[in-house]
Amino acid sequence: MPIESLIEYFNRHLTLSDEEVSFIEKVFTTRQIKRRQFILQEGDVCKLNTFVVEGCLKMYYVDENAKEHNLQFAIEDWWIGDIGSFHSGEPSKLYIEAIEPSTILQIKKEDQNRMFVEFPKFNRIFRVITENALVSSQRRIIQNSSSNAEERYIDFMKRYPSLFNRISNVQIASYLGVTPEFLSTIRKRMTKA
Amino acid sequence: MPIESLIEYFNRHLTLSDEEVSFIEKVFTTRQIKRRQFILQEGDVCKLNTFVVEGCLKMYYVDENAKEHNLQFAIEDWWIGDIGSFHSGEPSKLYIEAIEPSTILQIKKEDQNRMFVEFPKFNRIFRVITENALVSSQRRIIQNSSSNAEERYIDFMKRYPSLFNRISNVQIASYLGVTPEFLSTIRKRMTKA
DNA sequence: ATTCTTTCTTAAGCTACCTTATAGGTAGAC
DNA sequence: GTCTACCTATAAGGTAGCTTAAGAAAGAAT
Repeated sequence: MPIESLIEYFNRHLTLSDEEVSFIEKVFTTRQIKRRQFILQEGDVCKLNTFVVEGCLKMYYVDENAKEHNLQFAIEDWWIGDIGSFHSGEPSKLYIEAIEPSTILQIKKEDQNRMFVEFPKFNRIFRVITENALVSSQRRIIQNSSSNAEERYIDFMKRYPSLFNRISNVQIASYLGVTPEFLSTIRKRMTKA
Repeated sequence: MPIESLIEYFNRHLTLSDEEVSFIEKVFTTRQIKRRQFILQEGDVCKLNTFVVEGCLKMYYVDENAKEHNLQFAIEDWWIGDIGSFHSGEPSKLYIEAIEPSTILQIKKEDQNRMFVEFPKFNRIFRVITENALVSSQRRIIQNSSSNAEERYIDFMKRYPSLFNRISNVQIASYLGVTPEFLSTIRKRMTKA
């Protein structure tokens, strides 16, 4: 059962009571997502928070020249969603799309709020998850401004080996902020050196 | 009294009991910081979370070429600190330095943890603060990869007018990820157009 | 007031990365 | 199993932003 992955995930952070387990089983919905299927599109309000049980998704921005800029990937045990839109209720500027057939669990905003009120310990977990995401995001800002594309590529490889072996170079290039062509020349240079 | 700024700040988010107010008065320490004084240096562990009552500070990374990259500014009612180091206990790679004479309030990690345990409602506030910081950080990643320097400069001006009128172009350039010289040529181009 | 420091500007030459185009290889979909 | 869409590679020419250097202007310190 997909929901068991989430229970295990929470149990790694804290101990859940039976009551909490049954609450979670009640409010999270399982969905099967096909490759290339969207779970969020620009203009939609993000009303669901998503936990990945199996598969891989990407969240990205499309600029005025129709170019995609990957903001985040999510594989097993990762959370994904446009938090800004989720909280403000404003339309999102982001897309979330499966790059592999995926199994996900989703919770509605109202249920998540109920969860925080009825079981306050979840505030702590989600505060920590958000803090970790913020740390990664800040590290990426620093790196984008202080490293060149090759250094960023090498760092991505080391930091996310499981992603690196799983997704295409086109996706990695979009995450690193370079064109796929340029990533290809970087890779060529690296094999020579 | 500086602490009153913080009480007011919290009261804007929720209602504090007398007990909570006296806890806050007990665990936060007021400090006066001079221009150019550091409250965190690379290699130190960040053991304090900081609230700015008055003044302006910057948090930045120094790369291997000794160049500074501003990650964040903080003026009145903003929080600043290296959350990564604060939570992991690992040495920070960042500096936090006052760019104006400042009055700050600081809380120790142990006291903040006690605060979360004894008064769970603070988990919620800090979760929301962190979520907002994450949203800004993500927006900045997207912008850095999809806008040029002039667009980023214009956006900074619009988004943070109070900062823009207060800090030097050198600091803004370091935040935008360009050299001060190049920011100067951008500004010149803008007056012509 | 004067010196010292920092900020802002200008300009010439340089580099990292982009654009466009072309082509072969690989994998999903029916 | 074949077809089609996507992915990767390569190369030539172009541009945004960097480096270095040097001077003017504006603050800060004595």
